[in-house]
Amino acid sequence: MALALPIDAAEDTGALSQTVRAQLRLRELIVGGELKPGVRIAEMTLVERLGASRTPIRMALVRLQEEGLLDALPNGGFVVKDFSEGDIHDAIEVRGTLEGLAARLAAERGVSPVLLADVRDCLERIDTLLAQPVLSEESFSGYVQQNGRFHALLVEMAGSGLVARQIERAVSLPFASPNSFVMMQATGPQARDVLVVAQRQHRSVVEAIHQREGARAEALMREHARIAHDNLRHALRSHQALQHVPGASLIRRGRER
Amino acid sequence: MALALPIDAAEDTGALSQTVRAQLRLRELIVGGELKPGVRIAEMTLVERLGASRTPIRMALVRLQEEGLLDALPNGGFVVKDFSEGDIHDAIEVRGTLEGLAARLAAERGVSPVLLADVRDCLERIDTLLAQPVLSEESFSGYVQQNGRFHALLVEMAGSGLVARQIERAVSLPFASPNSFVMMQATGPQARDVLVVAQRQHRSVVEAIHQREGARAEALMREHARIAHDNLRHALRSHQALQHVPGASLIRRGRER
DNA sequence: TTCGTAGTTTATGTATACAGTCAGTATTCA
DNA sequence: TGAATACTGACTGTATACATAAACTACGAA
Repeated sequence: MALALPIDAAEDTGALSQTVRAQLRLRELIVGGELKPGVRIAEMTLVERLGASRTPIRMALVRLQEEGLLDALPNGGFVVKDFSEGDIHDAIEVRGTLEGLAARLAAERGVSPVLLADVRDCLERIDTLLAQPVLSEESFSGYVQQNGRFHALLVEMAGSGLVARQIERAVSLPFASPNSFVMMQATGPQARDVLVVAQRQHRSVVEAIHQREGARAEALMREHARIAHDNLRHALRSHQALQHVPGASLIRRGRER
Repeated sequence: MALALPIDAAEDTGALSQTVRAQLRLRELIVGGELKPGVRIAEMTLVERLGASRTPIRMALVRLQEEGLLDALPNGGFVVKDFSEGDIHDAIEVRGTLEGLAARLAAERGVSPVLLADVRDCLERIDTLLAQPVLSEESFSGYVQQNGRFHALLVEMAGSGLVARQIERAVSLPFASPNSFVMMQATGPQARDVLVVAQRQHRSVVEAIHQREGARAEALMREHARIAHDNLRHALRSHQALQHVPGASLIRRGRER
């Protein structure tokens, strides 16, 4: 039996290089809201704050800039970006479009039986989790995990490193990831219903891919991503829900644009 | 009187920082084929070759890695990536998909009259260039310029910084850009016909956007990108044509994948 | 009181020094 | 003669020193 070790890489920072450590730590600071949008980030501040020298910190800053979390200032230094509601809307649309492309490619090119079996296993696990009429905290985080697995498998099914890379980039923004607005509604009573609908879409997409129905798979995957739009709107209306969204501090309220 | 100085940034490397200069120079070396795919790039080699110290060169290497031209090796160092025919196919498909998204967003959200006027000016210039039955070298490079302008304007019409950023990334690979396979066929007699077809699609897309026909605009833009597929196939068959494709040395021939 | 200028201070861009590690080669032993 | 181990060399990751440019402040003059 093949045993895959799910190593929790986020915890073990001891073995990593200073650069990677600084990068992870910096992202935490940004997403966690400790570094607020609009204020200039000085390298020297980070040097004492992260305990690394300027070189790896500059490296991390550049990487986070490429990732889209930071903007470079004309005369040196960086600021944390902020994102309007429209920006987040667009980010979700981009993800949906690219995941739609992935689904279409998977359908058109075909998927290996072993991958297909993996996805079906994933779907059945979600079904099992959703079987209960009311979701426990535990089954909810189980959903989040399997949901992430589903989207990862979808990318893999597309069989294109380039598409995978591009999707990775689109998802790197904290609120653009498939799971970003899921945790938010853990408490709501209608939480299960949203997941049931989403799971239905999961099933339909896989079916479409299996039947080699590219256009259908693409359309379904796009629509699937649009669930996040509703969640976004809901989150912006409820301050309490917003607490549970990672990177909520990056969302610019007030005047649009 | 306010005097704007139109500095040609591409030529004047004297005023740029070492980092940017190294980045541009390094990309030239890669796309130009002087640094071949698969061979490890040593920092020290670049230090003497580019005349900058290690720090800005490391910076440039990281940026080009994020750009997708380099792969980081596990134990330090980088290699130039190579791309299979399938990879390039996918890159074109990704660009088409994202440009399709941009066209749809532009149609759905509407475009400012001044932007629309810009695009129409662009279209008319292309029409003028294509009016002659046989294209001169000059009018050909004029087409390349206006074609680039058209695609830039399309992105602008979408009115989304996030979409723009994502498209920018998709296009950063040398053979994924809208103009990459255009220059190639400058010599061919049927070159003009290809451009006429492309221009027809340009017009149709703009019309669809103006009429707020999102789905049509998207489909047209996707199909427009697929012209590059034909060009790619043609280029791979003709060694002579391949000479004119920037970054041709990055294309991996022989066994697929 | 306000504006302008000059000086000082700080932060970034760049260069370089240092240490650790990986690879390659040579030597020795079986 | 072959294999294994040790040594040497080089290159990366990291730290830090230096120079330049920008920003802020203080002082003076209008």
